Amino acid sequence: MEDVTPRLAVLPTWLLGRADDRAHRILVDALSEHGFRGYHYRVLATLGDGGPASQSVLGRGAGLDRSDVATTVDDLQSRGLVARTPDPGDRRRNVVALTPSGRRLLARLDAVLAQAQDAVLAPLTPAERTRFVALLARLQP
Amino acid sequence: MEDVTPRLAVLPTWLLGRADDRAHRILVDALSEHGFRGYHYRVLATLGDGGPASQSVLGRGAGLDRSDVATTVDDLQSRGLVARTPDPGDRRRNVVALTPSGRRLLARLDAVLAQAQDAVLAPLTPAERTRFVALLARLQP
DNA sequence: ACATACCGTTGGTCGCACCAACGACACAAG
DNA sequence: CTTGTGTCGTTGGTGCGACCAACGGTATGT
Repeated sequence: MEDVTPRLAVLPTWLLGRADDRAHRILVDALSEHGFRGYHYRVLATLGDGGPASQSVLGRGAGLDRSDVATTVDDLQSRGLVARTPDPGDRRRNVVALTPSGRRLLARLDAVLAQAQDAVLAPLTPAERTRFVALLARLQP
Repeated sequence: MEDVTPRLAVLPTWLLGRADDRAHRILVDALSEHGFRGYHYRVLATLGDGGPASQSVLGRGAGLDRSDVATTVDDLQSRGLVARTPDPGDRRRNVVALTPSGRRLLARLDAVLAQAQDAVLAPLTPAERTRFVALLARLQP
């Protein structure tokens, strides 16, 4: 299966990167079938979890740089999925909130994401998946 | 540790991506301290494993697109680490080979990489590392 | 009142994966 | 020997994600 040279094939970082490539491709493909990218889902998911939020809070919740939040919210707003209004209590801030259609979309994308998770972990048994995810959690930054 | 919203924090693909981000950063930082990038090491490692090779073979061994092989070999050649000569037996091809200083550099980078692997897996016990790598191997494309 | 810190925006960089098209060349079928 | 067919290396591009710098506008603490 692997044409890759032994020096690379043996490196944990190589295996990790390849596994992530595969996962990423599955995820991106799944989202792009619906016309969205990872950043879109991350912002919508953050809003779905925490309700309306400033872009700064959104960035922390979605793991995005504020600059990327700005362009992503631009995009979502132009599709009518979120509303961006000035915060009356702090005029530096915008309040970003899901619109009804944004909320419906999020529910659909949640299903898409769940299916993608399953596809990624398909080679493992349920018990292995649990162990794998537990080990993965230990390797977080 | 994680400010990330629950909908994301629970996704295996998210954990995998974050773990890979961390690993990637450790690796890139380690290599860049010596003035190199991942592509450089991959090509040198392929040459170290298989000896002189055409760029096409090099691409397969290093997991690179031929276009990326071309620019990477350009770079390595300009630093005197590889030699690129026309293949007398097939004039479409180049033969790329390590120079003596390329071989010495590869030995140094091997050590750098080994240390980076250790840093990445530091949070796990030796037994856990073995299990983790085994599971990772099952998730390859 | 003024310094400090934060907010959102714009306009970049970098690493990596990948794709398209081209001329040069090899090779096998006719 | 000519004529496909296909490979090789090169150039020039795309997309995505992570990230950085600098700016004007706004709050806030001293």
